[in-house]
Amino acid sequence: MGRRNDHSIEQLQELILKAAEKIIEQEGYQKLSARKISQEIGYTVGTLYNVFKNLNEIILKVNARTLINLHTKIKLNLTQHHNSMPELAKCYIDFWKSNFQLANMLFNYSMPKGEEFPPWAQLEIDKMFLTVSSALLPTLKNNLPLAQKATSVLWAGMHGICTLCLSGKMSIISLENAYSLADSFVRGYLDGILDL
Amino acid sequence: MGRRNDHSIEQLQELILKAAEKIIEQEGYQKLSARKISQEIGYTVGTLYNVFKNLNEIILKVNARTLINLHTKIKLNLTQHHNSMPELAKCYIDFWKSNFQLANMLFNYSMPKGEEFPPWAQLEIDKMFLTVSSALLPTLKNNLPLAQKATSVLWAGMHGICTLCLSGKMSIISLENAYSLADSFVRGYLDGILDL
DNA sequence: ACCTGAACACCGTTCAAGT
DNA sequence: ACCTGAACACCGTTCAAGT
Repeated sequence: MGRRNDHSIEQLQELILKAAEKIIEQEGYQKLSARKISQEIGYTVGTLYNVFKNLNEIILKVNARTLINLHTKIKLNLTQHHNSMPELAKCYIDFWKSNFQLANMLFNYSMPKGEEFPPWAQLEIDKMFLTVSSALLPTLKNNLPLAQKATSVLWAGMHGICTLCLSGKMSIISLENAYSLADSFVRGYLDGILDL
Repeated sequence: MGRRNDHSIEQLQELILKAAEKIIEQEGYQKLSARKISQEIGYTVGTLYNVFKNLNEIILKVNARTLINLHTKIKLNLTQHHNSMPELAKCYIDFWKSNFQLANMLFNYSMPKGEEFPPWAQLEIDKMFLTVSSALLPTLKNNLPLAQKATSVLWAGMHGICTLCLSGKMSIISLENAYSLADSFVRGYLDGILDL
């Protein structure tokens, strides 16, 4: 194959991540494979392993990009809607809806047994937590521990609503959609903890 | 191999499901394979396909068992603690903790693309929903639509808390554990929707 | 009738060999 | 230095052949 030296390492990284994202969005991350990526970019499988450690690292890099996209969207929404949590919840659901497969991988992919979750990824999550808890602080009487706990609950709750509703695992008995559940959840919970 | 006719179909089903559960609990459901099951029970891979349609069906059957175990535990807890939702939340977390890999599969396994989620499985979920929403009804002024929406929110929220906390995906900033978050969530939310 | 075991089309990962 | 392609140890699923 006449590909030799056609691309720099940086270009190859970008090609691989773009190809991975394409496959994930089309088929879901369970169907992502090294061979499919290599076929998509016109290199042999071996080449992937010159650029990345393994498939796990590729997935983590894609997750990092998705996370940054989400964070950017969240920050924009907070300034546009004056730190309104019900609005933020809508924004979060919209992100899930328009990036379902990538969001699904971001939150549901789990590390192979031996491997540790990398610190730089944890750091990115923590930054997002800080963004939300800072926005939440004023409405919670500047009670920082409370704001942090509330951020965890809101984060976990929205995660649950999105995964269950958008993958069709919610009960049929409740015909509510994600928006309706999220609104009840965010308003109810924040109202409730202010009273306790 | 001298196994021929050693077991009836029913016995084989049980052997296979037991073996699957053992492997899942030890290695996680991502590591479950038809070949591992067959090795565990002392039959060839082909035999699995005489008893079940495919690996997907085996996973669904295991999930059905886990779901029934959870439902039984929930019903017992509701009668023991007079329909207390904070107590139910604890019970739910305990179930996750003592059956982590099976619970993880029950809630996070997703069907292969073509396949539909089977109606009997949806029915089992609906039964559990009914159990919870019935227990919730009195404290919500017998408002049935509200109880159903609240059940969905509680269900999704507890799912989010358990998956994120128990798989270590929660932010380090918030050092809260699952019990603490769940308590804040359930008390706060139920308090909140009664006021709105 | 029940079970086997080889076959098919896939995996992730490695690494000697080529240019 | 970069890339290949064959190799290794795995997959899920099928099915002709054996008992």
